[in-house]
Amino acid sequence: MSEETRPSRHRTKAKAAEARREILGVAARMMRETGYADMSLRDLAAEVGMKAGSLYYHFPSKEALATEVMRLGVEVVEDAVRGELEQNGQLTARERLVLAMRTHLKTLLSESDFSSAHIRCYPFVPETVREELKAVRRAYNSVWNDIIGVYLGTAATPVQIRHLRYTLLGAMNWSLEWFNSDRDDVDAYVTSIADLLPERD
Amino acid sequence: MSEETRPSRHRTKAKAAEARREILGVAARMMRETGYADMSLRDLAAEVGMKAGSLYYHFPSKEALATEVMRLGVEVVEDAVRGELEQNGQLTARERLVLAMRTHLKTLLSESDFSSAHIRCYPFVPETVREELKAVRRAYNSVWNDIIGVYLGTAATPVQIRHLRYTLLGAMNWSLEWFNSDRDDVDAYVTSIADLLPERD
DNA sequence: ACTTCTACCTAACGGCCGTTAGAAATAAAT
DNA sequence: ATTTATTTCTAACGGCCGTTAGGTAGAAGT
Repeated sequence: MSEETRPSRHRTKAKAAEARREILGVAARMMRETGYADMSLRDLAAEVGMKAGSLYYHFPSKEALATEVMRLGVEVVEDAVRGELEQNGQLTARERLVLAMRTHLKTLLSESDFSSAHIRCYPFVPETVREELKAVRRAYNSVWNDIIGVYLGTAATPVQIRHLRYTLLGAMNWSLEWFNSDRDDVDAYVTSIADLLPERD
Repeated sequence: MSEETRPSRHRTKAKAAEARREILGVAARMMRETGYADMSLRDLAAEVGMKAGSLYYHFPSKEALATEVMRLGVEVVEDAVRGELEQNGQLTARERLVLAMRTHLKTLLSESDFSSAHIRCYPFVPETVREELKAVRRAYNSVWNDIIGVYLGTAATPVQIRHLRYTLLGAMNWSLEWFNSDRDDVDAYVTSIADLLPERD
């Protein structure tokens, strides 16, 4: 093997990429817990073993850091949902909808501070950040519009689809306010929401 | 009429009560829009024509002010819902549930910055504030437990009731994230949620 | 050995924060 | 008119904030 793992000079940013990931992870947790405004770069840096100024080697600003955290928050959920849907193309429209719900909720509640940070912080984050997230948010919304549209059938109006999407995403995302993994069970909650969705032909 | 409207000395706090109400109103709007941490007492005071220090004549701290805003947020919704339910005792259990939803949503979306401030800010407000709000929140939850319990019937388990409460409150409160009064209609959205609730006997 | 690049640190800048003590103004009571 | 109570202002306190400029240790490349 005469080739290195990467063709560029030095050993190329192995350390930086790891530090960047750690910063993002801690930032996601802090944003989720305390919110964007109350997340101090000094506290954040301390938790990853740095000084505040050093964060600027990895991110140009607090806003950019938060934007990346929240962008990853959409990405991880969307990847999970899309992946599950692709692996289960044979399901009925209703089953696909329930599968998407279970995947969305599982990712949100057990896996990722990023998505919960996104959901919780979005209303209070600077408008420039919200602006940069519009595209990814719209993309994820369209995933739901698609499966809900198929579930409701060809006679479904856009406003019907929108309303059901808001209802389901609201019922799921609101779980951030009450879900306690010691007491609650994701599958049980998904089932109880799914019971509200009638079988269709 | 030898008696004044109030028996105490002077004319007793007429001005202070009005100023207090105005402070609370502006604070509610600011909390709803920018969040608790980003609400500056200097900005708040400026909007009511005061200096920051003067607020401390009416409230002992920023936390106490926010607590009162959020407490009123529960009160206004609970009063509205309880009032509508008492005025309509003859309805079926399902109709009562839908009526409660419509009242909750109408109050939340068109009337009150206080309730939306509560819902939006609760996750990020200091723990002492959350502690002081626990009682009123539990009281309002019990309103929903009651009407949902009756709707689901005597065979309903507590966890069933809880899950349906979370689903409905989530579907409603999440509307803060998307509702646009120019485009959306409260009654239409309530109806589309209600369509998910089967008739029961 | 010498240079170059990486990843972090030090130290500070200006700015805004919640809060407080005490003075000043306004209004009411006597 | 004088006193008393109410409401607001002034001015500052200590503290934390995001950000930046310039320095530095050490590894990588030559």
